[in-house]
Amino acid sequence: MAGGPGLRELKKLRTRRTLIETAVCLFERQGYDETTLAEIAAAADVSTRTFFSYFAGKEDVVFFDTRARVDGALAVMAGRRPGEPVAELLMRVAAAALRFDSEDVELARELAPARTRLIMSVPALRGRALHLLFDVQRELADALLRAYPGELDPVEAGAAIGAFVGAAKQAAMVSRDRGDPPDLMWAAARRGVEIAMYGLRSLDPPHREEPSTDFANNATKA
Amino acid sequence: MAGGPGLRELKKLRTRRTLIETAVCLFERQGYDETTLAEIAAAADVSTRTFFSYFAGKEDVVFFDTRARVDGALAVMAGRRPGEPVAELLMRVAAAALRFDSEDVELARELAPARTRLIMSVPALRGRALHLLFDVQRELADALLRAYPGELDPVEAGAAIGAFVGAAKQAAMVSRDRGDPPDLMWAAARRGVEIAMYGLRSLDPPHREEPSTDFANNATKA
DNA sequence: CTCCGAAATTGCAACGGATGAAATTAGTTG
DNA sequence: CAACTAATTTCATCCGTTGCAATTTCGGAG
Repeated sequence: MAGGPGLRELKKLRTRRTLIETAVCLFERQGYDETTLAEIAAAADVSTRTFFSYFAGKEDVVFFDTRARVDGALAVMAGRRPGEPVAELLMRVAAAALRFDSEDVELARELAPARTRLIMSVPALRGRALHLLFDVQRELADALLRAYPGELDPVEAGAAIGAFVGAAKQAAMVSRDRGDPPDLMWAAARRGVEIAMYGLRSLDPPHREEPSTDFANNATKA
Repeated sequence: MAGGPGLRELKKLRTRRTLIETAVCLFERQGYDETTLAEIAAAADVSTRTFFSYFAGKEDVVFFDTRARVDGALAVMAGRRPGEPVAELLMRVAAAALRFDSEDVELARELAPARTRLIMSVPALRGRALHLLFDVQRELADALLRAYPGELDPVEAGAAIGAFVGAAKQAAMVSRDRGDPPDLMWAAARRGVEIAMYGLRSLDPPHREEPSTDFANNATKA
């Protein structure tokens, strides 16, 4: 034993990738709703039933590397540096989640644009994404709490994660809705994070204090 | 004409309510997945097909008054008082959405506890709720932008809504997950809003400035 | 009251996604 | 090669959802 990965697992890995690739490709070409599982399975040379031994449902094939990405983010959270402020740690976590490289790197990079388009435009996939993000936020809140033992209240940890993620997500969404290119979307997300950091108060004209932009700049090169 | 609502519409309203009531009741009694549309329809004395002329799908019957609530919140947003800070307006909007009374008041009050339990525990319903909330946030961001013409950037408006809603939602969720009763959940949501107002910075020990709690108190009696 | 047109309801058929169980195939091990 | 195990397939079935045609029900005009 221990000779190698074994033909069995290699084959499984191969069909898994084929399944992902053909599925996303078909979704992109002829639409999500217009693509049946039978088609995908046929194109990947497996039976329809087999699809469900690789993915829990039609939607899940699009989120093939989500679990790994989240685990990466959680690991960063666990490695909080002593004395590090909540805000900084969260920025490092966000950066890690974005730059993440799993075992499916090539696949992820290859399908990234199509995947984004699909998630944004197909209601079912958007719904699934929101649901996943929701669960992730719970995990992140838990991890944040563990990263600051005794220093943070559970409710505060949850609120922090909620404000952080919520602001970034919604800001990016607004940007996307008005047709901004990807780099402007990232800028919007950073602005969202900034607002979460300094609070909604900072938006009110009476005491509109211009926050230092150091933070946003640091974030990009982190 | 103009004599009354007409028998036709009365009947429609009646079956609509029956449908909602029996559906939620059955979901609660025997579980969401274990309840078929055929059962619901039979219990409400209509054909299965008719269900779909009242609701778009099985999940939607649970969110029967969402649209009305959202419209109420948007109306409050449109009635921004001159000079009113963003933070205050958002608090008024939140209060309005919660205290909202539609034409289905009785129904809503009667089913409120069951509905909350269902949405929290059934994945399909939780997903639908998140999706609805997402769409609502877009509308709120739009409305907020219109309420402060020329004073607010679209991205900032989105971020504000995202941080506000995200913090409140997640804080309440944490509270719920540890078994808090409803009144403590509301307190958690208020704490979440507070954190969104004053920013995540306020959580960091170095310069942990205790924010005045006036705002949270004002919110409850607004 | 009667009849007509519109609107709501129904029954029917079909499709796609999802699941369970038994049968079959293919890889691994001795 | 032979037995053992895991993966795949086949088959049957359930449920949500949709389109379409037939039918019932209500409202109003004469």
